[in-house]
Amino acid sequence: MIDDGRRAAPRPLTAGREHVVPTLDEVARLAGVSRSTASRAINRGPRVSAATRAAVDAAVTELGFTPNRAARSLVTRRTDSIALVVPEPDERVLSDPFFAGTISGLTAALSASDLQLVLVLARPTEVATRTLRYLRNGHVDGAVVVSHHRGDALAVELERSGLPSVFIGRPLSGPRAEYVDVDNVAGGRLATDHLIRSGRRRIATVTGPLDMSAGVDRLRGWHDALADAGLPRDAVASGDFTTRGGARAARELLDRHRDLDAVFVASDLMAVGALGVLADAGLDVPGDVAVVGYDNAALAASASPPLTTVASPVASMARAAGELLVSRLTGSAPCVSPVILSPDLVVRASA
Amino acid sequence: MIDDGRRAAPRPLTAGREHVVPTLDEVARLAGVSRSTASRAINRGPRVSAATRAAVDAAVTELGFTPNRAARSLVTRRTDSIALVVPEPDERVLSDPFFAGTISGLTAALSASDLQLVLVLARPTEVATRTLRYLRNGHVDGAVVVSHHRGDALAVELERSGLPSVFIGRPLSGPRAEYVDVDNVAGGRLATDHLIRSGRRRIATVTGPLDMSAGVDRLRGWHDALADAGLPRDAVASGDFTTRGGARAARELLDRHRDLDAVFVASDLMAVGALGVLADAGLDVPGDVAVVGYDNAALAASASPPLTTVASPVASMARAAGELLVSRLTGSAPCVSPVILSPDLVVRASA
DNA sequence: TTGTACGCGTTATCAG
DNA sequence: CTGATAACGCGTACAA
Repeated sequence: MIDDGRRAAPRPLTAGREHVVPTLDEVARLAGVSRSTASRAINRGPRVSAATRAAVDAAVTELGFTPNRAARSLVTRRTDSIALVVPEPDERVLSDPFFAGTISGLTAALSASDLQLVLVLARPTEVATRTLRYLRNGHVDGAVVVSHHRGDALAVELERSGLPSVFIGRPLSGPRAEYVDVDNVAGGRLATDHLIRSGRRRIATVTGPLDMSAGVDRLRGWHDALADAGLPRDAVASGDFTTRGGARAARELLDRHRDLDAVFVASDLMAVGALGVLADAGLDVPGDVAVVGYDNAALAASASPPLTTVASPVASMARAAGELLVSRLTGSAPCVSPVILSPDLVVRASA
Repeated sequence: MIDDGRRAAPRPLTAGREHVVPTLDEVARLAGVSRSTASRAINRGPRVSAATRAAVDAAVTELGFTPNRAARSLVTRRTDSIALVVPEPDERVLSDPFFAGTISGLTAALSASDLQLVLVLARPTEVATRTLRYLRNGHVDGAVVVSHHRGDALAVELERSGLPSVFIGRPLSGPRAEYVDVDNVAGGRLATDHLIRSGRRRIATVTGPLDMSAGVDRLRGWHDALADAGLPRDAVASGDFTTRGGARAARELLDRHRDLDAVFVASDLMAVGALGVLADAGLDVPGDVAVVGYDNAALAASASPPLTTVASPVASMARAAGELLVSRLTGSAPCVSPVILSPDLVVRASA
């Protein structure tokens, strides 16, 4: 999918295409002006009379003219498109509710400017080569990166390349990267404090992947809350944001800590896995063990029991990322990075 | 003034960008050949000696050269990118499990050829104007359209424009459009037959939107199965693929048909809504009323009770759509449309 | 305010 | 098999 500079022999792609796209020359001729004047009128250039502009506008709509992006890009050295980079093509990421919100928010931010969104799903093995080359070589004007892991070269390399880019979720590598994030430490605290306030004393956690900031930050929130309350913080099992991983971690916790009365699980998908394990073990939720998830995914509400969870303003985050990038691209507003938003607790039956 | 052949960019968008992207001329010079020869070598043209090709290859890798897409596009009149068109930007569609599978499958189909995927989310009001214009004016080489409704101008207009396009899900308008689909009639039948076989006799249905083929086809499958069994087919309520809509439809059914002992709900999201209503009405699932959903979404497994549902091979469908489009674009294999795949029943506790 | 002329990086045509 | 050279459609100094 990413251009590596090798292609098959040329092929007659436009065969059968009847509709001839109008060119700027035709617009100019119809409007009775020169091509450069038409260009200026269309691009809202400064020195053009109202009458001329009107004539050009009329010609544009009559012909249904749209500037040829390739030609424009060739001279402006811009592509008018940005990449949404997802360093893992697994269905897992795509079906994550997080992803939907991201696209939705990003689209919203982009709809004002007319930037196109190019989806770049990269297999981890290719990130270092194809993906980075693609991003560096002027195919896009900027990039938004989600789901970044510590090992990924992306943050560091993008920073070096100078390509305007914004991360969704603080990257653990690439110290000067711009990013927007939700305060995951606060989120972990929110969940854990809720458990403490409802009288739980033996509170475990299932973490996310610890090579992602979302993983370490939520863990830290849990840790800090327990430390402040003077409660034990040794019941930790690590997961990977999948249902199966959550189940495995929950089993591990049950084996090692018979007495636990609550679990903070760092994602709803994992929490659902944990609920299954608890049910199998004959434990009642929330009677015996309270459970709090994270993400406020659709399945949180329909889980049994319905899952108390932490909601992140995902779409707002993506929108902020998009706006940040656009502002960097147009050099307009001096948006500052990082942008940090706040999570919310959604209380349901499970805790 | 002396022209050194390389001028500063008009707008300083690339400011701070240290890495200058290499051009074909530089590759040619380094390889000691002319630009045309280098081009041929890179594009695997027919008349080029092995030695030359090797030299060019070496130069390419040394410089990290990638063809400038804009320049190439300008002359080939191709963009090497295709659009995934989603005529409703609602988070609803994006968070639908359907969408994740679509992207994933499409990416898989495209990864062989090096086509870029451009995401085009269109507000319904803009489809007729912005979106169509964008698609028609050569910004992309082809389009894959999902979630098409009867009223949308897309199918008809794309057909007229001659832009190679493939629909995922049979469009109700645009009779000659190419598409891939899952056999939704068979799916509706599968679900309903299962209910009949397990002894249910008063089987209602909650339909999807009836301006989409998925809606009407699943309804028809339900209808046909009941007709074959000589059972009544008057308990129909229409939904819109949302949880809330499913709940509303379920209430309507309960009001009108006190005696129903089963419901085929045309999507899992709606089925979850229906489950809530049934529980509120004090009805046991599957004791009093059996429920079958559709989609095999993640929340189907975690619903209570776990939802029996119909699984569509969504990713395979998207992959087929991608391959169909690619074959059209390259003029290679004579893939035939429509491609119709088969659904599967996933039996769980709810029926 | 408008028009002229040139260059952006690549592929395609046509001689050698 | 290779190398000049002419497009491709557009934006913009510069001259008028």
